[in-house]
Amino acid sequence: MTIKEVSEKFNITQDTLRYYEREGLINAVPKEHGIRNYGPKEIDNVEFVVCMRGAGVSIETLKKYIKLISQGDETAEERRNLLIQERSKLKAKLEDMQNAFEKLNYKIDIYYSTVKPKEKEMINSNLKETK
Amino acid sequence: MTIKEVSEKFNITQDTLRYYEREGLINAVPKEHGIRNYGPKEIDNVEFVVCMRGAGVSIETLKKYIKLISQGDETAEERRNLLIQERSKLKAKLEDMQNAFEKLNYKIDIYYSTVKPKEKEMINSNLKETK
DNA sequence: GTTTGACTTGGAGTTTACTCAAAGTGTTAC
DNA sequence: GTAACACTTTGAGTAAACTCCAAGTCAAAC
Repeated sequence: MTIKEVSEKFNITQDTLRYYEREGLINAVPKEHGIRNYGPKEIDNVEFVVCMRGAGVSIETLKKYIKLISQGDETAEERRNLLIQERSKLKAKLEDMQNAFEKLNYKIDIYYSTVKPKEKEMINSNLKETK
Repeated sequence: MTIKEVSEKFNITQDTLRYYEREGLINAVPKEHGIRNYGPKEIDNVEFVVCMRGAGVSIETLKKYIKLISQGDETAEERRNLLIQERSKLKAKLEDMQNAFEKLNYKIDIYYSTVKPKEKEMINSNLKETK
């Protein structure tokens, strides 16, 4: 798979893919005639990184994790601890976002009422903008 | 309420609070002897901004929203549309994060098995690191 | 055989969101 | 009254994560 195909598959730029590789988030992609050829292993690697980045896991953490993998079995426990730590960060963020999501729903519902012109005056006078 | 109290209440720095105000995410806070005094209205404003920022809503979007509020009732529909747009962004992000969360759970479970030394060989041979 | 187009590299530049520093003022504690 | 402290302002600096650019290579199409 070419870098172009991978970038389209995961909807990220080729620059970002090369950047991830250079930073060590993606293991060195084999090259033919100097051109990257992504195999299933590399695709899996990219998928994982894209997924975690989408969830806000830092470049630094991902770099560390991929490095630990390359160091073999002895690092299994350390890797697991790293994942557990990220999971708890993720959980906290998820809760924040669910909270914000509900708040948005509430506010949008209030605005919905204002669509009916007759009630506009009444509702706006009670509208707490910043709740 | 002083800026110090507000910063402690919401766990953000005083610098960030002043930054938000300067950028227009928070309406001008009334001052006594040149010192900010946050009232209930301002606290609500801060709470909203902190909540939305925690969910990843951009400074730019928040600035726009607060500006629309200050422009009065005619902007109600535009504000509502802005909130709806942010809600859908938020929903997409939530789904990404839930997805990542489950992937992490899966991987952590696999690592858990490796704690039992006897099974180590067997499991590692099947361990797909980057799934 | 040269043009086209996708790829390569290394390194500089950009964006977002803070974060800090310097210099100064005003209020409280001794 | 002066030292300590919390606050003020303006503006510069920083970190993370890309994003872009210049200059060059290589293979296929005409």
